[in-house]
Amino acid sequence: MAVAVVVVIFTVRQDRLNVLLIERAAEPCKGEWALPGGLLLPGETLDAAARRKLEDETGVSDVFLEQLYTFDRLGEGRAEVVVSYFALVDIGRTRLRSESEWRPAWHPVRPAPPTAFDNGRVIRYAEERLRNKLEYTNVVYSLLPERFTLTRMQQTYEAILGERLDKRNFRRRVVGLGIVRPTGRFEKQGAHRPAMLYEFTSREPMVL
Amino acid sequence: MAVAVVVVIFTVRQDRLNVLLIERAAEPCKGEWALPGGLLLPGETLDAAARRKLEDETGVSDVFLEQLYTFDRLGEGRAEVVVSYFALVDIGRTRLRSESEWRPAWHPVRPAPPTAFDNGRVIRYAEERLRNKLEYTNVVYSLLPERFTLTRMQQTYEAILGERLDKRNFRRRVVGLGIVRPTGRFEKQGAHRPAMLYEFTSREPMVL
DNA sequence: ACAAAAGTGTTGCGGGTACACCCATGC
DNA sequence: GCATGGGTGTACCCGCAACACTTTTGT
Repeated sequence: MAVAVVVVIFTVRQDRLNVLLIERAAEPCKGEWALPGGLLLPGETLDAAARRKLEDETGVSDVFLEQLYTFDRLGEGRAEVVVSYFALVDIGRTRLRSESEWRPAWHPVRPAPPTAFDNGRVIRYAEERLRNKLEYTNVVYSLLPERFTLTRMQQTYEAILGERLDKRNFRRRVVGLGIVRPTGRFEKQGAHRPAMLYEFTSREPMVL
Repeated sequence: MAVAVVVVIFTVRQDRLNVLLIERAAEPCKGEWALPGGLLLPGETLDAAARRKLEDETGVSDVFLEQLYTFDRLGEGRAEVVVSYFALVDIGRTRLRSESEWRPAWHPVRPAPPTAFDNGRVIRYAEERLRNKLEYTNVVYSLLPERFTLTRMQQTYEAILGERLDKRNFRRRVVGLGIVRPTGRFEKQGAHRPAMLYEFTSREPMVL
């Protein structure tokens, strides 16, 4: 009974939620897009295997990463049990190994890209969990740089939720409830008007 | 790499949240209390294995049962990966096989009973999930008989949440929002005053 | 008659949503 | 001077929490 992990790595790029897929270099399903994943190394824990996969593909490791669900009979894969994880990364910190043989690349989640095995199911599940977590945690910290404008933070929310939010209500929520605080510094480059930069009061996952 | 399932089976008994434990008949940890579980049968899915374990121990199968979390390195068990599930049963419908060699029995969750492997961790996690689910789903349907008094339903909530609730606010919530409806029948036996019997508008898991 | 549990309404507060205008800067 | 995006305050609504007394029945 073989156990594998797969990681759903999300980022927000150009106001769209994106997921990292690789092009399979080996059979089965050679040439098709799939989630990064694989079997555990000898003695490796599930969390460690997920972190390793994440770092292999993106170069980052200090981000939000959480176990999602355990599937069996996922497509025609070799593993009989697949433990899925999901991660959130700031695209500005990632360095994809695009020259590697499996060509990792970002794909917009909508419309859903064609994927091998039953990876679409895993992605949909992860997306739903992400939307829920947005509402009652600070996980979005993991999708943004250390300092950011509130507009950018709002765009991140809008990209994930798929709906527009009211600027003033959004500000009140996130600053009023102490999720982020102003740094006193301003964004200068190319902005029509300098915008206040904010930071999270905590860069650890927490429930609000 | 062996995969096992374990099932955290909860019920409410005498105003206390209880969990079903078995006494291990074989090494390792012979004689200690542990969650029911075991390896998958050949070709069996995870969900099917969990349902089978649940039915073996309690005799019921049409109840709330959901995957919880996947652990590795749980205690000194044989399996390297343990997929946990949790279930909610009405104690009135269960028939424990108490004469079997592993003597299944109900144990109050607080104070936490001593358990083999790291089963205490699994139970705590399941309890937390249950408390959360109570607030935004109708899962409690699975802990009650078909018809019940609102007082009994409220006691079930109080047993799980560990705090007392206001009678009038509770009624408004559950009847006002259409989670349960009055049947028109009354509880007659031994009651100080006949009480209206209610039923769930749906006996399927749903988010409110 | 008394103990035990069922049943029933109102008020206040807080969080969430809807909504429109002015200002500073870059071009 | 104009287009772009940043920043700000108020009013309403609804869900939630707090709160006390009367009624029926069994003993």
